[in-house]
Amino acid sequence: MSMESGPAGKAPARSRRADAQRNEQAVLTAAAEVFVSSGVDAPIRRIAARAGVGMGTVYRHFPTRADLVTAVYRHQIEECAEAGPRLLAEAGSPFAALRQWINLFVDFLVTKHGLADALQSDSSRFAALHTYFLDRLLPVCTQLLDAAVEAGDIRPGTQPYELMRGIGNLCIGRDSDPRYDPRRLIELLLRGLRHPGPDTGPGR
Amino acid sequence: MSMESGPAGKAPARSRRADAQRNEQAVLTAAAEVFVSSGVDAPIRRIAARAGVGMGTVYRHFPTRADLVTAVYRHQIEECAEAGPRLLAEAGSPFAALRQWINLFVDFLVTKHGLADALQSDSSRFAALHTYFLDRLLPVCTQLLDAAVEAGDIRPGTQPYELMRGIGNLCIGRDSDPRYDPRRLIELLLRGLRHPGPDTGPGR
DNA sequence: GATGAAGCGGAGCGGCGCTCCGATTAGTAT
DNA sequence: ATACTAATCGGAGCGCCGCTCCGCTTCATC
Repeated sequence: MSMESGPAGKAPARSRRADAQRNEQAVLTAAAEVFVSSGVDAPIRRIAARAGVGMGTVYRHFPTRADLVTAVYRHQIEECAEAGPRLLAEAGSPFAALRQWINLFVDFLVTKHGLADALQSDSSRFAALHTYFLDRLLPVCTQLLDAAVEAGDIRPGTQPYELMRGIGNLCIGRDSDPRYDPRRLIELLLRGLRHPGPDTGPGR
Repeated sequence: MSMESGPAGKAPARSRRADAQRNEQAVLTAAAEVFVSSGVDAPIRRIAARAGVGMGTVYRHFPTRADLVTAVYRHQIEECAEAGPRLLAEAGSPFAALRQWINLFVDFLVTKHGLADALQSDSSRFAALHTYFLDRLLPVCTQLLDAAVEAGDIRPGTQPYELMRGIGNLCIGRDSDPRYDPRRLIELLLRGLRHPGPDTGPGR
């Protein structure tokens, strides 16, 4: 027993009791595993069982399912958010940065079973998840979009929120259907965003 | 009373008993009403109650939820399918026809609560619905797309299935969010589809 | 050790999809 | 009109789920 409990320790130790912290971690680990195998819609009972705790414990640490999902993927969302400014500095053009960032975002969504579905579907149960994604990523997307507009790469008028939501929507239900690859459609969207000159051309 | 039961009658009378036909109609009507107010995910119990029949009756006439949804919207799907060739003949260009057809499709999806969600979301429960839409509308979309490619309006290489699915996805979750209008994104997609010339331009 | 509270766990409630089978007809033959 | 039979009906029942609530356990402290 070293002095892990002391307030002078380096860890903030926001939680008080040791078993509570252990359990929270166990739930997080179990949830990550279950999400991979059964999607983010997996029954809470199953996650609790896998973590070796009761359902009450899961609900205490993560009152809503969105809280659990958020906690599991927080690192990756954070990475994605931080990649925005970096890409803007590194990439050859704001448009290239936007495209690469969107690719990152899509890769993230596509590799998590049902994450995109959960993000958009019914507004009630996952509202907090939706909110968290938006809080963290919408400013990044806005920055990239504005930069691309200012550079003349794309035409103005596109709402960042609408774009992000559209991208999220396009990533829905990709599982196990080789005929559907959201990336191709998103590439098409980006083409539509580009500035072709003063005029759209005759649409009819 | 009269000889409506005779097999020599003109009506094919595919169903045998009169009450069965009445009940089927009652369920259809009730389902249409409930879908409007509560979306296509509404509990079967509620639909049965509204129709004044037992759940068994609903399930007998429409074994899966998809069958019920399909039956309710069959007319409109049919109309949409028939509009394809007509637009191709009437519109100024194949591309214009494609755009107008897509607008029809989007209007249809957007005005039914949760229809787009059901179409795409989890593959299991609504598989038959997905299939029906595809059987009926994919050939139409393919025809329009091919015509537009042949006319040089759009670039080749786009898969009709992917396009339809993308459009369906973009229509998901539009309910009560004024910030999101799938039509704007679909317009962007169409722009991306257009033939700008030999080259995409340097997007990197 | 004693003690108080923080934390735990699962029984229980309401809701849902779907099935199954005894009760109820509609239609027919007499 | 009556009897008969098979088609049809209806809802009780089962399993699964989300979520809550509260008596019991265990940790941290004194």
